[in-house]
Amino acid sequence: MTRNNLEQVYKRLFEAFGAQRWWPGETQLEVIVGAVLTQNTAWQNVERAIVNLKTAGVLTVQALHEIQQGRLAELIRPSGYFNVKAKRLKAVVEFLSNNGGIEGLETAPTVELRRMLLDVNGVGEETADSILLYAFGRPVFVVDAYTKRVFSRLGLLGENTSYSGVQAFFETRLPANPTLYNEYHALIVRLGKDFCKKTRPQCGKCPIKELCEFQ
DNA sequence: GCCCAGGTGTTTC
DNA sequence: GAAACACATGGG
Repeated sequence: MTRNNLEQVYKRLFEAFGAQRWWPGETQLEVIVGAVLTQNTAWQNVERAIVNLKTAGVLTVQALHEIQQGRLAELIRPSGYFNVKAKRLKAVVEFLSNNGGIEGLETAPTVELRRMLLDVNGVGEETADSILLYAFGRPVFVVDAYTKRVFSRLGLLGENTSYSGVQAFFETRLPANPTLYNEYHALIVRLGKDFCKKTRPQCGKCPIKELCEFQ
């Protein structure tokens, strides 16, 4: 890992895990809803909530706009923070409705769309970037807890690098390719879930040797 | 029973 | 800015 660290890490991850085919979601709206629901929450719990929304037939902008917030909270209960998230989903859906729906936002420049998303209650940097990359296909690198953990343990990032600092680290060293960013982030999450947990059992099977040798 | 999970907003210094 | 706290379910 001397010349281009990021490409080497990517290569190893891809060889170890293969294509992840993210985001797990069939429509743009499902991706957006999932991005809010997965905030500090295990994806398995998000899936239950999304199943509830589909079963209730409310996974459309129109239906989510019309549904009562309390009723929405009950449907997404399995994803945790359900009152907070119901409010956030309402805010996102209102934003979509006010801007010609998802279709109406396709033509917005990435920087402007990001700023608009950040103005929505409950949409922070990671959620905004997840939506930009996975729902709109924009070349934006998504930073999450795993990204910081993995790359700080590799010694490539400082422990307390800011979100924009981490993002810039990747975006200035990789081509602005949505397909690459998509797969890279998904692979980092895969690594984090399986081998690079917060409390870190020594697995010995980590595809990145430097990580398993860490401490 | 305890820690953790694909964060964000608010309050406080 | 940065730290401390609230928000909550389900798995290990």
